[in-house]
Amino acid sequence: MGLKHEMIAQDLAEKIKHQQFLPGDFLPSEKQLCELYGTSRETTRKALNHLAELGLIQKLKGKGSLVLDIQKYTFPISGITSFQELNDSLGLHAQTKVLQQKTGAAPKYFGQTPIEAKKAIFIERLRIIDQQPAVLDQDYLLDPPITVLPKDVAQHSLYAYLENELGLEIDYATKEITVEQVEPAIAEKLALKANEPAVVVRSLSYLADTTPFQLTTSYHRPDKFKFIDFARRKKLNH
Amino acid sequence: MGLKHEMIAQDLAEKIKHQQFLPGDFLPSEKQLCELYGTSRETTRKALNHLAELGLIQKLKGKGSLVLDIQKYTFPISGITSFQELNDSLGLHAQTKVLQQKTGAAPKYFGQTPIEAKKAIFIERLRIIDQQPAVLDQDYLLDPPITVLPKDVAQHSLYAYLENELGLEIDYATKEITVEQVEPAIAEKLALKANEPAVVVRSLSYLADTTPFQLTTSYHRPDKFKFIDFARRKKLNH
DNA sequence: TAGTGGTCTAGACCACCTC
DNA sequence: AGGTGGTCTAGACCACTAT
Repeated sequence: MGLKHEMIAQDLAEKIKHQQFLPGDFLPSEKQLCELYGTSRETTRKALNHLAELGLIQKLKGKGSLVLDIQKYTFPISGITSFQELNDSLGLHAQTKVLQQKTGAAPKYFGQTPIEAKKAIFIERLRIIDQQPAVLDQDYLLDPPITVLPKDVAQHSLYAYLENELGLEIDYATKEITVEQVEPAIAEKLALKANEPAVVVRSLSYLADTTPFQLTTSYHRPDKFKFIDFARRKKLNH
Repeated sequence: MGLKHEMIAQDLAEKIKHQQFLPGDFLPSEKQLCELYGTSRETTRKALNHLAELGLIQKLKGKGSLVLDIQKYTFPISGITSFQELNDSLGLHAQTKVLQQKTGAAPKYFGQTPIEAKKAIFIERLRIIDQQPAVLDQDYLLDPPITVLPKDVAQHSLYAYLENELGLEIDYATKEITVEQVEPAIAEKLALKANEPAVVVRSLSYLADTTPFQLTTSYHRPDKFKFIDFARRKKLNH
């Protein structure tokens, strides 16, 4: 299943990451890229628009596609990204300690959203960076659609297992970030000082068919927390 | 300048917001929408894809475009949105108190990014919600491209002025969220308790021609801070 | 089988930038 | 004037979902 516009986007992204196109350079023109890849203009443009959304390039009318300089900080952080992916791409050499994995009842609500699945697999994982606890992740993997989870998956990449082994199409998530006092058990696991709050990220993730499949609460040590985002202005006013 | 795909997107977004299409409904098929708006398929699809990016609909192969239920929480918050826009669309009836407005030197760096503009207009604004200080915004509006700022603009909507009066095209931003101890002067303005940290959002915003124009540091009271995001999974792996 | 969305094409016209 | 990206069209073929 090789979509042309995705292959072009990946190829150009590779070349940008590997410095074959430097920040400040212009990519070849759309016409040239069409000839290079043997594709029509709309297909080539779809690839370029994808790169623009990610913040890798900026398209300038009448001039060309300019390579931006922000990927090093921004690249994989916004959007839906797993801890493992982040760890890999930022070279954090972090460590994951699985504290619990068990099956049980699913939460009935996530904020105001009612959850239909009755069962769930609960995982609790502590992320350790530089010998210091940094993040405590509590995940409910909803059943359906996830019925079993091999023991070692939680230790490594959950998303790789869901996408590659189970063939699930992870598509979108709603996320909420707040700062809160947390219960003593959690504070202890994160080695928080007395009354020190944690950054709490709650997210509900969906498959392409709109089934919710994962409900996550991440507790971050405030001194280790950093959220980086690249955002384009989305106007939809009237 | 009425782009067809934008007009279709706005029209459909209106109808979703005004409950003419309910969550769980399918929009008319692409073919029907083409006939309805008198446009080609690709143009209609561009509008639908825009709505999908915003999280208003989810496209399902072989079925149709499903109206999602998340806009009420998520709608205008992620991306680049001004406080005034948020205030309006969430009905926060917040209050803005302009503490300072003066011209001076621009900061030389924003994180690792060097700033070329030498001059800047500095604005300090306190956002008050329910009689309580909630956010302290410090903005540097870079000169160039912004040379003057009428007195009352800071009190109302800066973005409306930049986009509508100056005709600037606000396009993208990099944003960084951390939790930090802040200097006493700032802690006092936010009425923070002793040693209570603030949520600090630093952002650098750019025009469509890649000129940086605004450098903002927002200090949030942690108990008032909430960041809501709708994110689609962006894969660009190899 | 009929309807749906997903991808792709080969053209057209326009607005913008540069020379 | 010539090159660039932005928009739009009218088709085509495919894969998926229903019945």
